[in-house]
Amino acid sequence: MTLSETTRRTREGSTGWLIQRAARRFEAVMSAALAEHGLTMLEFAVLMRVLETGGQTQAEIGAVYAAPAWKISRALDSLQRAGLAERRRDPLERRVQRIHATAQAQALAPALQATVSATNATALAPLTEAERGQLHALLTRLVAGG
Amino acid sequence: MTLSETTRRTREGSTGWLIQRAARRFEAVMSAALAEHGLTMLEFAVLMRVLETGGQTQAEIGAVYAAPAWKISRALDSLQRAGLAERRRDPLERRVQRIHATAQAQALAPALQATVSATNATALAPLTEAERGQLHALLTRLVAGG
DNA sequence: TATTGTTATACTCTATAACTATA
DNA sequence: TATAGTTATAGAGTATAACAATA
Repeated sequence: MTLSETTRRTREGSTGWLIQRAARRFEAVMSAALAEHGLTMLEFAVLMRVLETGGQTQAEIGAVYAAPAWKISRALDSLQRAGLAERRRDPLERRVQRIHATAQAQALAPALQATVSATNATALAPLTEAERGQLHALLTRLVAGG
Repeated sequence: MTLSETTRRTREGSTGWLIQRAARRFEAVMSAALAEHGLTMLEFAVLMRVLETGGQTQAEIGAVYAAPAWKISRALDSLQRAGLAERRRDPLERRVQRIHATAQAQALAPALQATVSATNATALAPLTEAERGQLHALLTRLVAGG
């Protein structure tokens, strides 16, 4: 076995575990950062989605994050309690609830985005700007393709 | 804001989530593959470690994977039941147990590694060989540096 | 009868700490 | 008293499915 082959085999056996370690670390710091705003990562993701595209149904939002319906329910309960989102029954199809962000959510958005951006920057700090771009591109292809 | 700036900011806001998605997907396929051999991911990792470096204490093994002592205990219970690892009391320091792989484990190792290698290859299939190397290098630096 | 969303239940994971044996 | 490892217990997180309302 050549050296490069050995390198390749070793790598194949551990890249997945590296992804996991990176993910766990990211989750820890991002959860902590968002907790200061009283949000979980899912709640933040849902809120951003709602700010960007209001009027979606809960099923539609859940599909984006591959989250089960009850998690979206719970996340929205929390966001609603915090005055950040509201559910409005669709008058034509009264089974669905269409979700909208409140003015309070729009006021909070910049601060949230700043927090997330700063946390992300910290988490990715070991890499140069060019490398961050590479990593993002590689992960995008990996996730999209699998 | 320039286009590249917009790209950068969007990216910063989502690379971490991409890592998480990739990690979750990897965990799902790898867990399923190892389950066919009756192993969890931690059990497999511990077993590989023990095959490579026998005679370590449980605390030492736990440190490698940032796993709490009781998880190593449980993993070793399972490996021992399967006849793959054994605990031997250190005669000079009878509090510690030094872990060794059995002959059965050594016989099983090639098949396990083949499974993991194949699963990894499948999981990373959307990327070219060169890209896989890049991803591995980037993640290594990311995990080591943070 | 099927679908949207909610609630309840049971199950798995994890963390914490109590515990045993040894030093 | 401190350490290596184990076991027990409680809490969080998750999945499953029962449920209500609407179609």
